[in-house]
Amino acid sequence: MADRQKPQISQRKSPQQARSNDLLTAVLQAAAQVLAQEGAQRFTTARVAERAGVSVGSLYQYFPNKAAILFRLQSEEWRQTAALLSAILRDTRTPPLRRLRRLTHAFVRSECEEAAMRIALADAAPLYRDAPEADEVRADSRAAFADFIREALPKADDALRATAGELIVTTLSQGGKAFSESPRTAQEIEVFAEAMSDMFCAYLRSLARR
Amino acid sequence: MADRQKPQISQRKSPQQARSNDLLTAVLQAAAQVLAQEGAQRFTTARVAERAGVSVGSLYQYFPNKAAILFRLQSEEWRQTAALLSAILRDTRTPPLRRLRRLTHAFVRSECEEAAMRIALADAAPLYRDAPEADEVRADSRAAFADFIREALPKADDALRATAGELIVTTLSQGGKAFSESPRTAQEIEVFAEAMSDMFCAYLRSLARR
Amino acid sequence: MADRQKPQISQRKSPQQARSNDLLTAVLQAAAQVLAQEGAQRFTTARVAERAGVSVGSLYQYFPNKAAILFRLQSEEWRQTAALLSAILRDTRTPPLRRLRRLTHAFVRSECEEAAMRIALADAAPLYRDAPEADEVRADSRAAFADFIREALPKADDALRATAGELIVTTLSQGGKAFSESPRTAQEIEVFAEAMSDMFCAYLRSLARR
Amino acid sequence: MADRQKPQISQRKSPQQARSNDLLTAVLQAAAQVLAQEGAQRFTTARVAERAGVSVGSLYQYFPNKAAILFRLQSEEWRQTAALLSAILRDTRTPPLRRLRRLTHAFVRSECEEAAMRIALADAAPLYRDAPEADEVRADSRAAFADFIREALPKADDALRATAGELIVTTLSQGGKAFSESPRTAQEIEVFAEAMSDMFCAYLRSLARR
DNA sequence: GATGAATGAGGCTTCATTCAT
DNA sequence: TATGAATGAAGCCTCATTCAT
Repeated sequence: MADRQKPQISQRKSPQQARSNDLLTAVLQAAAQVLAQEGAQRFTTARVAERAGVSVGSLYQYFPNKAAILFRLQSEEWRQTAALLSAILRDTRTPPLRRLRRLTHAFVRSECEEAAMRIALADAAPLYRDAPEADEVRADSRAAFADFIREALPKADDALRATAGELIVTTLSQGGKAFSESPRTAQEIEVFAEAMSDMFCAYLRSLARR
Repeated sequence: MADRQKPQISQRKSPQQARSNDLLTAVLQAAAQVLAQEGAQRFTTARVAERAGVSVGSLYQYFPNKAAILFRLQSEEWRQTAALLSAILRDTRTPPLRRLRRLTHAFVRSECEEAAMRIALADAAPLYRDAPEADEVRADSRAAFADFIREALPKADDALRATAGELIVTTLSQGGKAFSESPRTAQEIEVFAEAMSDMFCAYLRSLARR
Repeated sequence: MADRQKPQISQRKSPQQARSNDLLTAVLQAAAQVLAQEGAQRFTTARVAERAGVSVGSLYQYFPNKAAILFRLQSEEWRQTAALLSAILRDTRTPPLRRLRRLTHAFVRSECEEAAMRIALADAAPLYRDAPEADEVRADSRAAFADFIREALPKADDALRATAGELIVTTLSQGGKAFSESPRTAQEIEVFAEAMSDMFCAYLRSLARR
Repeated sequence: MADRQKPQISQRKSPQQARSNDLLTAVLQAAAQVLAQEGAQRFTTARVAERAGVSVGSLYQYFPNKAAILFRLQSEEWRQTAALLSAILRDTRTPPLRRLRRLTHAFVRSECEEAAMRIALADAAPLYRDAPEADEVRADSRAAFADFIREALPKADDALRATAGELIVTTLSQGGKAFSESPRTAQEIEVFAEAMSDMFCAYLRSLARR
């Protein structure tokens, strides 16, 4: 592997004033649009600044470099998804497998929204991927999912739980992403999510039976 | 969505002489090395040519553009994987679920080999992705897998088979890729592949029971 | 005929500040010099930028591509020539044929000035020729000449006027250009322009006599 | 003006064998086609060789460089045109002005044939223009035209004849070329040629009257 | 703070010409 | 003599980032 230097990627300043916050929002919205409409190749600071109605200089006052914008966009996605999933997972009134089913449907549906932007964001991943801050964002989801697995597999040992958890999370996120790369009808989405749910449930039941 | 133009990607000439063949091999090897060692960002025609000990001009005698080199590399991977998987899937002496288990292990192991290059190749996907030739390469694998599913789910209808097939293929390929993005020990690989196999088998058994 | 694509040729931004204006002027001057001294073949963006004491990047902030620089240079020439000719043609106090004589002399003389640059500009014509903006620049001259022909041939019908006008304009511009391709003394210029004037006057008189 | 080195442009060997001659013809035909169909920009030795069904190496055995091919093509055009014009000019049974009229029509018509190739050839002129051999080709036409002018203006002095001759030749060749750059109907061609003839005749008559 | 002009390294690709086979 | 693979200089253009105003 090459010695690619991990980019400094955290924000340069926290938006303390309303105005800064507006600017930051404007930039992020513009970035999302540029990404969705022009693709990762044509995602340039100049284009983002222009679309945001801001100068390049200003842009660099809130983000240390281009990668940081992308990373921030990705974090935002993660945060939204995490919130969505946490809410479902922590709804302990619903039986676990039922929750997993809901989760899967919700996630696949969510991936299929704004697919263009998400695909482009994935294409740009090499630019921001190695940011150490990435893990923090995912920590919350991981915890929620770990809780869920413990509930779904009460008798399994930790190693099995960890493996099953990693497998399901990976399958869900990667499978969902890959699925959403082609344009899909609402029905296709439901069919696919239902099948994935079936697979997860069959798997968890088989583990519970051990 | 941006209107990215599909690159012309087929080869410029087929190597008719031993010398040409050597050169082509040298270029592809160099390309793989550059990709693995420098990453997709730094994969440039100049670097590939230099590493291959060849002039840029020569490089362009065998490939119409940079994307074509990447596409060729990717095709090579697909071909190898396809051969591996076909061999396993078509071994009808082994029971279907046993074969699926073998397949999964073989695939995950294979993904973890040359991971650096494969990751970089995935990063570069935006450059060659839209090549129409891509489908041809995958056609064989698809057929083999369709046969397999028919055998594993003899009573299911075509729609169910199609859905299950898509789901398993997606899970396998995307999950395998994501898993191989971190460096893994042999044992981790076996554990993950075994879990994935369990999931697939549980799923197929549940479908057969319907 | 080949399907050469028409270049995008309009300017990228209009100079809003004095500094920008200076830069634009510097680039255009440099371009004219490079063209005159090095010829169309060696007219490269790098050379223009260097001669202008500017980076290539700056050059591309004012022109979308190389063709646009050439087109701009050509437009400048046209504008100057058009102004010169309009002034002469619209001087209705002078009798038409006398004006045509003046016009011819002025044009031939003007072509012989900066001949090197003009020749090189003509050589580079394939690069900018198909710009749709070109017609606009010439519209004014055409109108002025049409007025003149109407005055010189009051009894002729429109078809004849159109033909005579096209012929004279073509002869003047193409003949002038070809003549100026060799270095000429002031006397040679006068002799040639006088001969051409004689030809035009003889022609118009013969038409008026019909 | 820059010190562009005049290219060595004469042929490398005279085709002494039938085979060589065939090859030379094939190359020239191919060159004409490439020029007409692809334009001057895309006129490359590789393309010419391919179209001629010949290797680049062979091509360089008959022409010292690319410019030589173009020059040869241009010479061929000149030779044909010269033959056409000489035949008309030397037909002393026809009165001079009648001949000039014929000449003009013949020339304009001829320019409008193969216009695509001629335009491209003109575009490529910077590449071969400075060949010293060019004058030789035109010498014959000049002589024929000088004879003609002497006949048409028997009483004029040499200076006037020279000037009138240069003017008419320039007007005819440059005007014809410019006219043929747009696609023209047969009728447009006749109208333009007739107008040009009228102009020449009016001019020569006015000179004779002096 | 904000601006946006300026930078220039670096990317991709072409093509005239040579020369080993 | 014919071939055509190989060369590599040179061209055009982009874009992340800086910094004077």
